[in-house]
Amino acid sequence: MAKNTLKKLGLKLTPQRLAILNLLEGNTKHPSAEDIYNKLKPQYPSLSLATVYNTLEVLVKAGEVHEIRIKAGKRCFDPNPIPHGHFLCRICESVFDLDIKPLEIQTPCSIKGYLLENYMIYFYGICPECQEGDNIKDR
Amino acid sequence: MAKNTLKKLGLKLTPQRLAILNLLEGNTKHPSAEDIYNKLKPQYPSLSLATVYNTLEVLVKAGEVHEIRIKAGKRCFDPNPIPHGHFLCRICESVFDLDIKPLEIQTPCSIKGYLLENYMIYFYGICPECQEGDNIKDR
DNA sequence: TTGTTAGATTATAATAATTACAATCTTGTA
DNA sequence: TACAAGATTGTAATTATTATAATCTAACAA
Ligand SMILES: [Mn+2]
Ligand SMILES: [Mn+2]
Ligand SMILES: [Zn+2]
Ligand SMILES: [Zn+2]
Repeated sequence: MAKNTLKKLGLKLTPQRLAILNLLEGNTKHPSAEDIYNKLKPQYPSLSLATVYNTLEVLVKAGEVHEIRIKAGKRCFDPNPIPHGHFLCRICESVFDLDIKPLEIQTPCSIKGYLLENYMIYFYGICPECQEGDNIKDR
Repeated sequence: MAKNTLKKLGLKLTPQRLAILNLLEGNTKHPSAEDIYNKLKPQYPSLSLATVYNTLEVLVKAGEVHEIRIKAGKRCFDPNPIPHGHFLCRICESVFDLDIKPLEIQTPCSIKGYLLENYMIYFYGICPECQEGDNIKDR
């Protein structure tokens, strides 16, 4: 629940933060900062894109939200704390969850002197919907 | 050899492209477009950053170079065609190769209807050098 | 060689995502 | 209710990247 998340992190309870957290809760769409802004703007006309970025930054730093870097130049955000893979469709550009068995690696751990704190697996290809009909394109 | 790569791809042999390819050959530093530009500018004063981007684009499209999206907002490039993992140190921000046994997945393949053409694994943490002394910082 | 031309390079402008800033506002607490 | 720390906002600045149009040159044939 959004309210508890903010309290746990020692953050002030503001309507903007609650709205952002509520929008993210259970959301598997992997929205960008601008997606979130556009979704909330109608209900919160005073909302600023800067606030969306600020809020996402504290949530990511706190580990409440993960930053997905699957597409160039644009981050997207994921509230799902359970480790899972991500898939970017090169046709529709959507990002999907892909429940691939995670690596046999547990984090944190140390491999060849590198301290691994986290990892991400990104897959690229074509999603089921975009494979229908004549959508399939050569690379 | 850079010359052969260009011929194979049906591209004109220009000093700029040869310089970029030579700089990349065997390079494990994962340079950004700007890194490449800055490295070559002294020897090729007329070189334009646009040319670096253009060249990288054709090389990536041809599969000769891989685009690494391990850090937000800035791509870096890798001429190594052998699948391998990448590690970003959160202290020095360097990207290292990490020879982790790849997934049991072979690409292309299809999982749950998703056509997987490619995948990347990114690790985050602290590199060996940055773990020395008092460099270790809490997250 | 030389001429031709498709394609490459360049400088620069434009765009897109993100961050910085400073003024104003609000939450949490006394 | 009054205050102060922190949050929000609008806007400017920054950064990475892409687009554009003029100029240049590698490749090829005469
Ligand atoms: Mn996800
Ligand atoms: Mn590499
Ligand atoms: Zn798709
Ligand atoms: Zn380091």
